[in-house]
Amino acid sequence: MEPHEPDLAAVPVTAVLAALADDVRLQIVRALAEGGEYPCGSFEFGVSKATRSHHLKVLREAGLTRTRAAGTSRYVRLRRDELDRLYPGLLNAVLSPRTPA
Amino acid sequence: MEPHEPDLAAVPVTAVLAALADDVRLQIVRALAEGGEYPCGSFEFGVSKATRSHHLKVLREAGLTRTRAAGTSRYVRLRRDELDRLYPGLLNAVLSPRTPA
DNA sequence: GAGGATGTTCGACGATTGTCGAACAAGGGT
DNA sequence: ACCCTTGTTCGACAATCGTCGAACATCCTC
Repeated sequence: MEPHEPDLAAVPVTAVLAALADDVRLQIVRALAEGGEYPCGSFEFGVSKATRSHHLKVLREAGLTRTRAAGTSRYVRLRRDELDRLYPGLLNAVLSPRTPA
Repeated sequence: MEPHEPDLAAVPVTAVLAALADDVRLQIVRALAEGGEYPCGSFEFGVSKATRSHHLKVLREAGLTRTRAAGTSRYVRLRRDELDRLYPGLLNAVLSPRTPA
C-alpha cells in the first residue's frame, strides 16, 4: 500500500493551491511548518479522525507532505525544501496567520 | 451597484488561495499579470461569457482584481502591489506556467 | 429610438467537496 | 490471546462549485 506521494513538479499548481485553500489543512500545514514530524493524531482541529485522515490524504497527494509509518502511528512532515524550490515564497506567504500592513 | 472590492487584508487567506485554485482563473490572473487593464471579453479561455463573468467576480471578491467601468466595457486589472505587499512571493510562485529546477 | 455590443444575473444541472459514524486493518502491551 | 490505540476506508449526506443558456441591463452608434 504505497502512500501516493507524487513528484511535486507533476502536481498541477491548482491542486497545490486547492490543497492549501482549506482552513483545517492550512492549520495542519502551519503546525507542520514548525519543523520535524508529527503523528496524524496530533492535529486536533475540531474534526473527526475520518475527516483528519482525509485532509492528510489531500495534502499528501498534492505533494505537500510525506508520511512515514512507525508502529501504529504514521508520522507526517512537510516537504518544505521541495516546495520552497518549486514555489519560492508560497509557503512563507501563506504561513503567517496575520499579516500586518 | 458597488463592485464588491474588499480590503485584501480582510479576505481570508483560504479565499485568496481558493480563487487561484482554478485553471480558468489562473489563466486570467496570468494574463492580467502582464500589466495594464483588460476588458472582460478579452479573456477567451473556452468558457461561456456567463462563466467568465462568474470567475471575474470570484477574483474580484477575493481581493485579487479591481474593475473599472467605461462605456459598455469593464476593465479589469490585477491588484499586484497589494498582493505582493500582503503575500510576498505568492503571485510570483504561482504565475510561472512551468517552474525550472 | 432601434439595434448591436458588452457584461451581469438567474435558475438549473452535474460534479466535487467537507463532514461524519461505522466498519475495518495493523501494532503494541499486558 | 485479548484489548486498546492509531489510522484508513467506506458509504452517505449537505453544501459548494463550475458550467451553461436565457433573460436582463447599459451603453454606444446609427
